[in-house]
Amino acid sequence: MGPITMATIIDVAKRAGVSKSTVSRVLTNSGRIDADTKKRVIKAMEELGYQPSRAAQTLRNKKTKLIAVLVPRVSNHFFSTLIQGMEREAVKHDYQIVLCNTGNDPKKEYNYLKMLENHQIDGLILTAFRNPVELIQQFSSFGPIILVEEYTKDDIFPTITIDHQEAAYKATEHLIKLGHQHIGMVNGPEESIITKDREKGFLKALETYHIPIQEKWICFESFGIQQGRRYIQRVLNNDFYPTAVFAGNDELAVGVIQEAKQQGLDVPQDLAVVGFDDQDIATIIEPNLTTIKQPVEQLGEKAMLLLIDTLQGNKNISKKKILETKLIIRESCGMRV
Amino acid sequence: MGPITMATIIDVAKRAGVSKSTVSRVLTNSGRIDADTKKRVIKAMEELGYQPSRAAQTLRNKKTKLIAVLVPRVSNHFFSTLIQGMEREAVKHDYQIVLCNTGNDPKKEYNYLKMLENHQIDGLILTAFRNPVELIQQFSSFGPIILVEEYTKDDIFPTITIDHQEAAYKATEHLIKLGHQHIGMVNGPEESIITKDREKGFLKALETYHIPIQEKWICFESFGIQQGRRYIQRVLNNDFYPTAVFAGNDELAVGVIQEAKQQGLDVPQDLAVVGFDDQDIATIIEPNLTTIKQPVEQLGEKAMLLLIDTLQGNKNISKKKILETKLIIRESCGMRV
DNA sequence: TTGTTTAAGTGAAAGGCTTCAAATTAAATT
DNA sequence: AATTTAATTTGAAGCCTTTCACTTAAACAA
Repeated sequence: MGPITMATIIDVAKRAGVSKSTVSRVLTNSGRIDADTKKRVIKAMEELGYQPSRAAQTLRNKKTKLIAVLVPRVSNHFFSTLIQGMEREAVKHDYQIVLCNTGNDPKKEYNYLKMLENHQIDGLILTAFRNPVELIQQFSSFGPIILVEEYTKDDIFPTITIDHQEAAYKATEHLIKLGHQHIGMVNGPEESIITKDREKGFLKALETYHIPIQEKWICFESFGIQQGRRYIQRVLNNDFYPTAVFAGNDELAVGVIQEAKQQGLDVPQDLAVVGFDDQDIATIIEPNLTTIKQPVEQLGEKAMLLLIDTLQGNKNISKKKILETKLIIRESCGMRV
Repeated sequence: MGPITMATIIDVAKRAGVSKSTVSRVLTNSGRIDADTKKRVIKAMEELGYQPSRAAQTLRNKKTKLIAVLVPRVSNHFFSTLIQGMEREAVKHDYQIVLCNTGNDPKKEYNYLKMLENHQIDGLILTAFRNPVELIQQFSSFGPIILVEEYTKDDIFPTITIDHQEAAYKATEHLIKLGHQHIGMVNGPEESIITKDREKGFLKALETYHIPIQEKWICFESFGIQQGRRYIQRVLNNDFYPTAVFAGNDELAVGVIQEAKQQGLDVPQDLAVVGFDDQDIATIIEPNLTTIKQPVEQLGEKAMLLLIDTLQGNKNISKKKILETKLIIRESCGMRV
């Protein structure tokens, strides 16, 4: 049975026999305070179970200790894992995460930019964006905006990402070194810079090894199992089709494998497949998926740390950080582990 | 180039030629206001791009429009889907979600209860709890606490859930009707009331159909693929083992299937498996998993709605809501769709 | 003693909103 | 025209912190 209403700073001040300014100063660790006084104040706080009112602090400081995280789809394994990493880091520094599922709706995104302006959140982490870069940039005067996985030309925002191009190159090269000459790519949505990067890496590998490029086999789709199925259906419809496919993420890859198998092809015998992300499903699909592993939780953690560092004015922080990826070889390309 | 600082209620009042109380009244839609005045005020708001300061409102109203959602593990597909449903409903009513990944740590849970007391959040949704019910209950005087999926004896908290027992009964009955007489169950963690329910349903089905119960085949594990594998390893170690397994969730089921196959058993020929949840992986594992489908997003939505209704004082709300589950028959039990 | 310096602590204002009692204005009634 | 009644509007208080400019007390020097 605690008191029905929370103790305020005044209660603490009275109990400790000091003014509320003094209490505030111990709270914020600012100014000189007599050691004894400090002890007394802290004791009073404990006895009252005092917790400063976040609401009042927010009004005064214009800081909420809230960080918004925007993802296109929470239930997507990649994003939920990212979020998990962010949350872990955030709580370490006494921040909370406000979650937004944008569904790629520019308006929802915009609302959160407005929240930044309105001091409802201290900072923003984007994993994709659907508003013009210039517009988003305008809001960064109200608080830090950080990009994860995605990034922009000229590195306008601080970013944590991977080298998409290099990763795609690795994946494609793997297929080539296994002897494939006919390689297709089913990529993610066209709007995004990272899918373009992955395409670049793919094309670069083909060029490097003098493999002819078949435009027909290169498609943009949104990330999803169904989209992977559709892709391979379409491609198999011609009598000339690839012996290997690089998929923009694991879900696309799973779709490709499932549909290929259904059409009577043997994976990897008739069709080799590489994915991207290394989600759970990579080890559930048969054959197990060879794929690019991204350090997803780490991406989240680093992004959050970067944001918080920025918020706290730490100056020794780099604007862009590239984390390492790794090709995980399993069975979907015809090599046994 | 907007003004560098946000317009306040006073700016609006000046521009509309009224007092700030009047502006406030149109903002909150309270009290009688002359239609013309209202129009003028609204116009002024628009012209200034006015947005009320959440911080000030919070301080004044002791309402943050923030709802905390606690889950053991965000990256788990079940929870992230749940969250997605919640978010959708929350934004409809102008609420935001604050996310907490508890990792089953009672202390993290406790911190959020404290936040409720401190008016940092308006309400709380729990999907599991690790503090004593009595303790949690004490905090409900500070704001609504809602349970999803989980629930408590005597329905202490408003709850959205499914009939776990009935669902487990359905699943088990399905196995029995296919002719199985030797049925095991790998269940979720023992602490939870819902795993006990599922066990009850399982046992009831066995009883009803006069199937002998083999204690050895009934185990509690935490939800995970590895745990499923371990279970079936252990069970297969004896020379007398089940021909069918009911798994507490799809991940356990996938583990069971993978390990069984690896040990040379044919699924469903030698071992039939039913899962629980109907996650993505259910249609990726081979054979595709027969499982109980929970309306996960809906659980999230309804829970959020219940919470918000409570917050807004709507009185015609039921304390407990049971959503329907469905047995999805695929191939892991030996029936072709 | 008087004056100066340093340390410790305080009062008041500001931050932006909502609400209540009181005041003002308009409309209705006698 | 005077009085009631009803419809609008307003000023001020309060929500809880933080911070800045000051005051008080103590220590030291001249």
